[in-house]
This record gives sequence, C-alpha cells and structure tokens, in this order.
Amino acid sequence: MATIQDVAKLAGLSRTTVSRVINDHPYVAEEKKQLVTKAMKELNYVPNSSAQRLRKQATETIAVYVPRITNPFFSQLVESMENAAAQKGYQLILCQTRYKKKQELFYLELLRTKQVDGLVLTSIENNWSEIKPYLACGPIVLCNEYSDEAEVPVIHLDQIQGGYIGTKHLIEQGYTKIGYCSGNHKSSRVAADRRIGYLKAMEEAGLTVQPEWYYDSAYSVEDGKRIFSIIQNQKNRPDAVFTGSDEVAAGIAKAAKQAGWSIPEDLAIIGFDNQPLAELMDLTTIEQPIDMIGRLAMEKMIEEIQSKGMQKRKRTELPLKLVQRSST
Amino acid sequence: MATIQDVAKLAGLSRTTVSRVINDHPYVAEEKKQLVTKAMKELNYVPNSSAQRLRKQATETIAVYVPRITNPFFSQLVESMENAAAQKGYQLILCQTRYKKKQELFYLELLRTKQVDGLVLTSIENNWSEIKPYLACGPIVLCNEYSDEAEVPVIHLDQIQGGYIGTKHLIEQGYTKIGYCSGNHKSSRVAADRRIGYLKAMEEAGLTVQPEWYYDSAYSVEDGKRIFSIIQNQKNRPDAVFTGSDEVAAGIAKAAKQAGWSIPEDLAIIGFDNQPLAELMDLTTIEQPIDMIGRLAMEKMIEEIQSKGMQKRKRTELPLKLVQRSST
DNA sequence: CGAATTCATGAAATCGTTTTCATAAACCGA
DNA sequence: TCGGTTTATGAAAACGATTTCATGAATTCG
Repeated sequence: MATIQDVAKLAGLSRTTVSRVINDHPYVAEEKKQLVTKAMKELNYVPNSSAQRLRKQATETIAVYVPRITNPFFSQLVESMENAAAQKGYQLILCQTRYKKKQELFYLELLRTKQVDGLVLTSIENNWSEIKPYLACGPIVLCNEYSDEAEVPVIHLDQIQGGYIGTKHLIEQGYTKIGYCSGNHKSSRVAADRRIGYLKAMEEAGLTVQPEWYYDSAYSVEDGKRIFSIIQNQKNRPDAVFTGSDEVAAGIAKAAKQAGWSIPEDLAIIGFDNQPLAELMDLTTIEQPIDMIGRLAMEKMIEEIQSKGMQKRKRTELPLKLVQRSST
Repeated sequence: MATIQDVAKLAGLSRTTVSRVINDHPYVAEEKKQLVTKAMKELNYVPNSSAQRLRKQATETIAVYVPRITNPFFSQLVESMENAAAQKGYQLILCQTRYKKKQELFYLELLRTKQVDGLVLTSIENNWSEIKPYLACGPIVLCNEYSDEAEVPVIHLDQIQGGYIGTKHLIEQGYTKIGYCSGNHKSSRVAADRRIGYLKAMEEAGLTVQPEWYYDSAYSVEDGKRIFSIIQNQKNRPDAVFTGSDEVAAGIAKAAKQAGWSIPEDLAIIGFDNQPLAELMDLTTIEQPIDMIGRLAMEKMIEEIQSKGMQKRKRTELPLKLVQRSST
C-alpha cells in the first residue's frame, strides 16, 4: 500500500503539501494540486485511517448499544441511525448488550480506548452512576430509554401518553377489566412511564386495577403465550390486556386463538410499536415514530461530537399514535 | 487522558516495559509488573486504540454488509456474527448496502483505508470483478449469497435442496399446479439455486411449469399482497405457491384470508426462513440454520485475518429442513 | 571458572498522518 | 521603494503506541 510519502515523492513535493490537498486546505497552487491528484491516482493511494485517527484524535465512528438487534424495534432504530450516520460520513459500531450489565460495561471501554467518538444508548442496564464517568471520554446520547439523573441529550417518546391512549382506547371500547403486561418498570423508565399512563387512564375512568391482572417479564412471543395460559387459568379474568410490544400481543393472540377464543370478543388485545407483525395479525397497536427518533438521536450525537461543547440535559419528546385494528 | 508515557514515568520505568506488561510479553520481572499495573490503575490508563492500530497494522474490526438490517433474516445473521466476533475480541461495523451497487462500492473503501481488517458480505450487488481488486487490501468472506467466480471462503446453505424439498412437499401433499415466487434469479445465486431445486422437483414429478405462475420481485409482505391480487385475477390459478421468504408467504396468506379464501384448501403456501412470523401465521416453511452460518462465517473471517494466508475458495454448504404447519 | 545462554530493561526507530513553525516569494498600499 | 500582508511550500514535531536493537546482569553448562 502506498503512503503519503510515496505520493509526495512521485509528485516531487513534500508530505505537507500532499496532506493539504487531501484535506482541502487553502494555499496550495492549482498546478501542484493537479500533480498530487495525479500521483494519488497513479499509486491508487488512500490515506491510512488509523494514522488519521491518531493524529486527528477522532474516529468518525459511533457506537450504538441495543439489547438485541433481532428485536424489530431495535433493528428499525439501528437502520435509521445507520442511514443518518452514513449521510454525515460516520461509521456505526453495533454493540449488543444482551440485556446484561456486564456486557454493557464491557462495551463502554470502546469510548475510553478512543475507538469511537461517541455512544448512543437505546437501553440502559446499569445505574447511571456506573455510566457517568465515561462522559469524560466522549459524548453520550440516550435514545428511547432514559434516566432522570443523566445530564445528557435524550430523544425519547412520550410513553406516558402511550400508556394513556392505549388504555383509554380500551375503556372507550367498553372494556372495564383491563390487564397490563410490561417489562421491568423498576429498571426501565419506558416501562415505568407507560404504567403511569395506564394508571392515569384507569383512575380517570374510575376503574380499579387488579394486582392479579398485572403480568410482568413480558418481552417476547413466548412470554405472550405464557401470559395467555396464566389468564386462561384465572377465575377472575380480564376482558382486555394492554401489552408493551406487538410480539407479546401476538403471542397472546396466537395462544388465545389456538385455545378457541375469539379476539376481541373473549379478550381484547392491544400491542405496541406497530411492527409489520401487528398488521399481519390484525392487532390494534400504538405506533412509534422510530425512524424519526433514530435520526434525531444520531444527528444530535454528531452535533455533540462536532461542537465539543459541554453536554446539557436536553430532552426531546415525541408523540405516539393509536392504530386501530380488529383486536380491540 | 493518560498515555503510556505517564504510566512509565509514574512507575519509574520505560515505555517499553509498560508496553510489555500491556501485551503480556515475557521477560518482565514480577516486581516491575506490579509497579506498572499499579500505575495504570492509578492513572485510569487504557491504551489508545488508534495508536495501537497504527503500530500493529490491525484494527480488530470487521465490516458486515447487509442490504437492510430490518430484514429479519439479516438481523439474525448479524446477531450471530456479532456474538461470534465479540467472543474473539472483534468489533463489528454495520454496513447497509440498501440493495444499491453504489452504496456497496462506497463501503468497500473501508477496507482500502484500513478501517477494518476484513469484510463479510451477505449479499452482493456488484459483479465480482468490481469487488475482486479489494481482496488485495484484506480478506473477504461470503455468507449466504455467493458467486461462482469468487475465490474466497463461502459459507452458504444448500438452496437447491431448499427449493427441492419445499416443492416436493407440496407435490406430496397432492398439489399439482404449483406457482413460484422469488427475487431476482439473475443477480442472486440464492434465488437461482432455489429455482433449480424447484424445477428439479417439478420435473421429477412430471409436472409442467406454467410461466404465468412465476411471480417475481417478491421480497416483502407488500409484494406478497400484490402477488395474491395477481393470482386472484388469473383464470388459470395455481393451487399452491412456493415463496422465497416468510414475509412474502405471510403477505399472500393475509390477503387471501381477507379475500375469504381458506388456506390451504383454496391455496397452499410455503414460506422460507422459519422466522417467528411463520409460527405466528401458521406457515409451513423451510428452516435455515441462520445462527450457524453467521457464526461459521465470522469464525472463518477471523481465521483468515489471523493466518494472513492466501485465500482459497472453500465452500461450506449446510442443509435445510422443512417445518410443516397448517398452510400446506 | 570461563563461555554461552537466558532474563530484564531501556533508547530509539517506526507506523502514516496532520499540524506547527519557519521561510521565502509575490503582492499591495502609501 | 519600503514595510506589511497574503500565498505557497517544506522541515520537523507531534499523535501514542510497539518493535528492534543494544546492553548488562544473572544463570547454566561443560
């Protein structure tokens, strides 16, 4: 591989001048510029990016943390982030935390070792106090999941509203015994907010919340099936359930149909995300503008990197929308 | 941020010795090792990876090309690759070619500029002749999609068998008017092979292939719906269709049910991939060991990087399996 | 005991860029 | 014409590690 030195020699100029041409600096004569360009082409030269990174102290690479890329919500988020990053000339390193604290901390080292210029977190496993020290090494932006203590830019959705409009819709449809499935609302702010919205809608309607209609650890299709079998065995059953994801809703719907139940007559179900799955399974759901938050988060990230300014907590909150189908 | 120099000074030793400790080289006294470790801890030191990359001429980073990460087949592939890479201490850069030749070529520059040690391609947009020159810059491994000219390691599935067992299953179920949906078999070896398998099974059974039952550009749920409406309007209709993905199959099934058709009585449908979707929609499908090929491809890649040996064309072909459900 | 290894350390070269600094020519206004 | 800017170039110093080479001390061996 040719180096800048080889180009300089072939062009009969110094490394400095070649570097100037590469970086489009002023004060280089048109004639020499031609010489350099010609030499670069002739040698098939491209600058070595490790050297550039070392010297420029920037990598033009951003790490994105997701629990698992196979979760459609996160893959869509990553898709939009990659698009936004590529547009601005940044690379994306994919980090799957696998819902593990340790894995998340392990990847944080990328920032310390200067392998990336910044971090976008879409989920948070550790306490913010564990993550905070890494802010000294580069900017962090939160997208989707967030934490109140974190003094960094946050792009997220109005999950309280999400929980509220979903539950309210069920109430308006005439359901009164409304169950609730969610992930862990103690560690996840997203889950906690939705729960607040749910409780608010229930309270407004004067409905009571039955503890036995609260189903937790709900993430996957399998969890949905498991939850259905719990419902099936309950004496006092809900007539509708609010779920935290289309997968969970789909799992419940599938198991219910297999058991001979009619949806929504025997059980109304509402999903979350409006994934392609929701349309196929005819699920009422809450649509989140995923592409939008992904793009906004990435743009914010790049802005942070380029401004090198101090990070302020700056919250951007986007609204959600109900999509009605035949499951409610 | 502390540098190796700072550590050396604090420990009262030379950079060389510190470097030896970092890289676990022999010939460093236990006592000094302790000193260095202590100094590193005290300064919260980690080696700057740009500097390491430059000096070691290796990035420990691998680029993975996929058309779109939101396609569940590819997100599962990426998930398994990321797992395998992380296990061996490698990072993954995600490149979405978006089915565009230009985008693919653009990302190839990552290899030339030494931003990554190697490339795993899961789809190929350009002619191999366009890609070949980049082999001089580092190893390339093909996973899933492949090309006959490419003299590189290939990990792929036996798509001929896939087309064959799917079609044969339909024939065994008593269907004779078998339609076929696929992507572009001219540019994709995967699609071409499946077609070969389909034709083989049809020929063996003495069935004729109707050109009007060949539906192309089939990739998404939407395409499936479009194809169903074509079928619906045909005078001479197929009684079963083989599809190249669960999404297409799901789209056809959904549209068919909406039109009041019964599956499989009015139309049998077979999918491909065995995604979660297939189970939810009760689709017979062909299961591909995606995690396996992802892991194998990544391991092969790392082997290539570490051996620095010449690349030989070495094909690994894995078998597929039919999963029967109620759509056939 | 002397020669040959092995062990332990550091100075300096190296990886391939960019940036700073120095220098000189060209231009410009009074 | 003279000082002062603007333009154009290159030598050398970063950036932060690893690797080569040299050197001496400690150990082993015949």
